[in-house]
Amino acid sequence: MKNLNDARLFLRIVEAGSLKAAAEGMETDPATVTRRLAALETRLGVQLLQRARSGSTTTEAGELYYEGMRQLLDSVDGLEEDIAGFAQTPRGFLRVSCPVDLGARFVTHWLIELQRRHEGLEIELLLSDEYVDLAGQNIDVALRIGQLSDSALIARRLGVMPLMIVGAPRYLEQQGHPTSLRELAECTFVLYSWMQFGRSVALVDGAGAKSKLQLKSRLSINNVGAIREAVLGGAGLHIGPEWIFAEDLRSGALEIAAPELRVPATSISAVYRQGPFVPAKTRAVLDCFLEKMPTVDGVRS
Amino acid sequence: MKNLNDARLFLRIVEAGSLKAAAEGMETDPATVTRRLAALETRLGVQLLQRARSGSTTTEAGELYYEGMRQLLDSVDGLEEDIAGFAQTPRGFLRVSCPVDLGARFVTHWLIELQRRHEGLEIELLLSDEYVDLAGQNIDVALRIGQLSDSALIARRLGVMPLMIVGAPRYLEQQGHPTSLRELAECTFVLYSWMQFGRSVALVDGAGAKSKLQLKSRLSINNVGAIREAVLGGAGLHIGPEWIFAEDLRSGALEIAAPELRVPATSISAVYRQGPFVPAKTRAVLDCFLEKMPTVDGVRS
DNA sequence: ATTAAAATTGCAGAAAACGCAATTTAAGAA
DNA sequence: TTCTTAAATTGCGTTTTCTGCAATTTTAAT
Repeated sequence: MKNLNDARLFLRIVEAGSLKAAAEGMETDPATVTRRLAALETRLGVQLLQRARSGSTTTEAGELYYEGMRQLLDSVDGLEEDIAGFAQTPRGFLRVSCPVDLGARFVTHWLIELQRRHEGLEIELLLSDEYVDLAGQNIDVALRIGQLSDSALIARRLGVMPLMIVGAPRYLEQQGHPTSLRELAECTFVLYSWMQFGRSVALVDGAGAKSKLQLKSRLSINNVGAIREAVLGGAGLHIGPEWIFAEDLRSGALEIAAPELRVPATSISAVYRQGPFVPAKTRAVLDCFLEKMPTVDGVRS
Repeated sequence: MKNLNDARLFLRIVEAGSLKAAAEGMETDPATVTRRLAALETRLGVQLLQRARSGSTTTEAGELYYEGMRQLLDSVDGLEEDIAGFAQTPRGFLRVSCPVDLGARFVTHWLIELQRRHEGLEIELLLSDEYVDLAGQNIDVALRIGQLSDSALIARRLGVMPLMIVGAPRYLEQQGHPTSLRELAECTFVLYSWMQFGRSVALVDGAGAKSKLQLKSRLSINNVGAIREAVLGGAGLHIGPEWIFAEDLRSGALEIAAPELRVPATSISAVYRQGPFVPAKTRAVLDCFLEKMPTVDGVRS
């Protein structure tokens, strides 16, 4: 059977100068050295080493074998170190998937920073609100919002995304500034089309009492900018993350509806495929996301 | 421990497309394939293969490892085939040692023919009448005349070299054309300085009776041309191989002394170092010598 | 001839690899 | 969803290989 370890042994013998020296150098028995060298010579059908009293010397074939193998095995070692480096240093291709608007607003900047930190890292960001199959599309890390479907993926919770109910002053006025659950249920909502919180939303009032709001809706859009336009235009209320409407709330273009009723924040997680080894690039992007993820009042969860 | 056979296995898995296919292709158990792949991945600390339902695919690290290893191991195989070829095809350097005059007269031509037959063979012919140490001077084959000193060398008898007693007509006349052992013992001999037949020579008469001739000598030379000059000049008799004096005998410049008394032919052998493997170049030169060696009356020994 | 260092070989114990069988996993179909 | 099926993994006993010690042989130098 082909055993390249014998070739390695041969190199050491040549460099050590004798079988015994090689045996000592690698802390083994001269017997082993003899036998494995003999095995190598038998396999090749050629004598490689001219045994002599003090210091064996290579035959012509042995010299060629030494020169060639020295170079090849050095290359092998180099390659393996390089490959093993994938466990140490983030590099190579990193494919990240992320919901469209979240990506456009935050993740792009995070990845630019990540890339700045790691020279050898190439990144591809795939923005999609569809369900993405990490294995199928060879994606390393995906950001997920809300409840995670139980899968074979490992999830790392990055933080929470506060949600709020907003509407245009015009619409709120028209609806009589709803404050109770019942009044809210009368309103029309513009929904983001990825229905991760379905058609009903759990609400919490100031006292901590929970209630369930059935959403009435006649319009759903899968783009945050368009939703904003719709809400600004008075098409209805919207439940969405704070960061989308922060500016409009400040300017008064939008208002918070029923401030006493709070929508529980949804969580943001990064998921990646499970496996015996986590590539350094994956670890790096997770750490970067965790670091960059905005916190709520300094608290992450 | 580093085992490059696992790398070979990995290549087969990639090429076969799945662990099971690889296992079948190399007639082993999928269990073995799994374990050795896992060992490789553990050693490198990196996942190489993305296991999937039908057909595993390489990870990024796996792809690089595959590409690199494929090339390196192909090179290794090429090198080993090349080295193993030393057992099959004569090539490389061949160092031959030979007595000076024998080499100048015959061996040179034989080696030219040998070189003509084998393209990749480089030859160095070392002419010397000194004792040569094959191992010490890295000589592959040496020609030896006469009795072989018992050594660690393997000898191949190539043939015999007929010897004869010759002298110049002038000298023979002066000595009264010696025919008997006693008369010969009165003569002076010019000796070749490599004394492989010592100072006494066994003679055989026409009836097969053996006798011993003690040589009287006042001149020894280690060059055949010079000896011939000396004998032609009447310095004495000489016991030497036929081929040196054939021309002179034909022309009458020299004559055979005591034709009834014959000197037994000496043998010519090729010797080479013993070892577990005989290189193809050594076999080739031995065969060539055996083929080219002149025979006596068509009989070799 | 003697000696001493290195290499080789015999033998028994140890370690590793293997193959079978059972279990787990994951993809596609009902 | 649940079932089915093929692949991959894991446990375990067996077999093979390999190692290390000790004895023997070899070879060059005294």
